[in-house]
Amino acid sequence: MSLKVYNSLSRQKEVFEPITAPYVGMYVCGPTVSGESHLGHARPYITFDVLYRYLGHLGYKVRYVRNITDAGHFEEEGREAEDKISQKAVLEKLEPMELVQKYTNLFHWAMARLNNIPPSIEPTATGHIVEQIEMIKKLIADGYAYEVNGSVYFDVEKYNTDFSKQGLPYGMLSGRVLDDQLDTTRELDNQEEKRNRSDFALWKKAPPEHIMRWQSPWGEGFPGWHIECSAMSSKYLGEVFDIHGGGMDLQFPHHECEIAQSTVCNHKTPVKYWLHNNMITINGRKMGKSYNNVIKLSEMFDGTHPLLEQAYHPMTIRFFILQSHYRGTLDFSNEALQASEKALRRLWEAYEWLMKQTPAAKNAVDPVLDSKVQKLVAGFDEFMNDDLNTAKVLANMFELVAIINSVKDKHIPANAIGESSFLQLQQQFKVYIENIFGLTGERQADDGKLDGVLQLLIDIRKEAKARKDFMTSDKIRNELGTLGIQLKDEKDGGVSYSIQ
RNA sequence: GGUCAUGUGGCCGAGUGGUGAGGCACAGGUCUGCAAAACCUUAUACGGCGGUUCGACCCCGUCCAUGACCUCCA
Repeated sequence: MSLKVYNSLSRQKEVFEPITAPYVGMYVCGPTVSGESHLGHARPYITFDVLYRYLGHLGYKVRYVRNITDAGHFEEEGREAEDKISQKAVLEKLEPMELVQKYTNLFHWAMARLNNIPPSIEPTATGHIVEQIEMIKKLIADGYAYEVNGSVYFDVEKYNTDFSKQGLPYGMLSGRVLDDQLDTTRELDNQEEKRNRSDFALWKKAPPEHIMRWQSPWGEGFPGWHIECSAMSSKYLGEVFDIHGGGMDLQFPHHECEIAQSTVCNHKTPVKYWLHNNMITINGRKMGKSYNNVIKLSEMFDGTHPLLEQAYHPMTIRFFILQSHYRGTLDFSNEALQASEKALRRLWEAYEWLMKQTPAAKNAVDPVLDSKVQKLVAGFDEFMNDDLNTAKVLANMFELVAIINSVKDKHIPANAIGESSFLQLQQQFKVYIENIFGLTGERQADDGKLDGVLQLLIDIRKEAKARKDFMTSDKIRNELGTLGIQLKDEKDGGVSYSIQ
């Protein structure tokens, strides 16, 4: 049984075979740190974090590279010759790098709360100006780029003509035909600098007011939109690497341009498997700056957004995303998030209980149930291998949760399940929930004082109940409930609690 | 306009040519001093219309609807 992933390039699921096993190179388009990350951004980083974890689980040695785009790009080509970052910097009276630092820090904070493992290398665009210039020089030398007035453009027409012969036409990833594109590109200012409308900027001359600028063979300027990813991915992962991930909205033109640049420089297509996650929608519409419908991650975490009925724990968001397949759209709503919150709690509580148990019998008393458990557990790997179907893995987990809770409540005798199945269940739950899905307990670890206080209240309530003083016992239960602490009377007479 | 997706029950969301994944909500039940939690059970479904097939939610055609990309965008 081997891992299969959907390759956007071939438009089908393919068996994943690293170029140089056991090493795997994975590049994921990172954030542009000119603003705060929103819910939509969480999806690729969680999706590819799970892939990263899973590849590690399978024994691969993965180098995970995710860039930080801190050299600004145009708001809109030609319309306003100002860098996103510099423009906002003026508004906020900040140094560009101060702004970049601020949003980079915020990004890292959000990633940590979502329990995403930091990438192996997190290169910045500003830290790789030299590499980008070198790459542009090579593109010019090879005849696929040209300079006009201090700016450099990529000659898409020539590229397409030459490389189509090798079966590498421009548009191969997104399924576009260049000839169809020409008519549909909008009329823009500054177009006269380009030979063709589909050409894209590699280097842009910096107008006087532009704060971020670097020396180059073509004068002072800053890198174009797509070159950083090509320069940095080839630097750290080689000319051809295994996986390139990112959001579907980057497929065209960003990833298409990356392919073109790298193909010219290295004479081969740079990526073996292109993986794209779909969008998070809100009322059926993509969450994005242009639609003015974004909910920032910090707002999600503390509930401060008009659309939010409450705060959502980062783990709820992670779980919410894992409940769908990464290639489908996922629609946000309070109802959906609240469902995820409850589901995650149920899963986690069953998991915590499970991990405290030991096998009750060497051989299963109920072979039918025992084999059902085995089958459900075996499904974890099977579904993950099928293009990371985390939704199906979770479905199996919930079927197991029902069994686990039944054992807990003694509806099912503990010895129904044999030792090997039981240990397998425990191990795989742990591996999947914690190591692969990266879920953590919602309850923040404290120094035990809160637990001590609660145990005291639980004892007092127990005593009250024993003497049928339900006024007192209910008061404790209800007041704690108001505080968001729920007491649960267990079948065995014990009492547990969960904190909302 | 071009290209490509999607349309599943109250909500979110998997999936397969042959008695309805899963989660949340809802209803009934068990348990409980009463609740909650947990467990059990039931219910509601595959955009419309054709076609292929013994049989289609799953294949084909068509229509409708929605969305994404074509411009910075996860």
